Amino acid sequence: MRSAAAEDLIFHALADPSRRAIFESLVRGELAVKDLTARFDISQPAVSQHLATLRNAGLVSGRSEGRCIYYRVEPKGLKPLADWLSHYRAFWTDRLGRLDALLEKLEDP
Amino acid sequence: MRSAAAEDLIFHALADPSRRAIFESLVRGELAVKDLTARFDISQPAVSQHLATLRNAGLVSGRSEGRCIYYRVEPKGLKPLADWLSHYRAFWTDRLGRLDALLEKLEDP
DNA sequence: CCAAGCCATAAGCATGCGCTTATATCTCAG
DNA sequence: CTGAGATATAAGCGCATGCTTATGGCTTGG
Repeated sequence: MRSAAAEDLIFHALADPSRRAIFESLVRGELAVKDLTARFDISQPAVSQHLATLRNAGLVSGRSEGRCIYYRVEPKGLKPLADWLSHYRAFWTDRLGRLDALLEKLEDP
Repeated sequence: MRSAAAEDLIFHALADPSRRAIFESLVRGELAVKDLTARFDISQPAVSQHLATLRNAGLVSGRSEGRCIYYRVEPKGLKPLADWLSHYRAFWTDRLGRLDALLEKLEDP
């Protein structure tokens, strides 16, 4: 009926350890597919498929330059996850203020 | 050598929409397995299996009372997820700051 | 004591997922 | 133009996953 929510795609994308590792690698800066293929012991198509899943979830984006495609983390990609998590702020106590401040900054452009 | 076992279990547990719905139902208060079985159109064993996954991830806990077992959200269960998310706080603020600067530059030449 | 309610586990089944190899596309070097 | 590098897509293969029905262990009401 209703199309899959952003939370579905994001949780599913981050549920896989390889995909989370790729995402965390991209946090430090842009990387081409060949770079990711070199540092993870999986084949290049596997990397491309993981990147497609992450991109479909809005977590990363690709920039084509010559023969290479450089991927980077999408800054607002984790916002739905932060929103979902903030809904349960009554259940934890620490780091809450900083997270709330961040959420407000994200919501108020 | 950072152990990512907790994140694995939590992301995997919350990746399934049924499990997330069960978790969100328990946020409002304790519910027995029979209550969850009544409100979701899946069988009772399916509910129990989802609860086992959530419990194994540290997200919920069960309290036995008579013939029923009441489940509730574990307050500190989402902390690893919040920690993982807050790890990118610097990245977010930095990127968004640069994005804001770029937007201002575009709007006000 | 006993029948019934509540729950967890087991077994089976269909589907999804992550990985592989093979191949097509696109770009640049020569 | 030709060949090589970089990437995406396709097809296939195990394996995990989510669901079902069936069953057994507890607990309580009568």
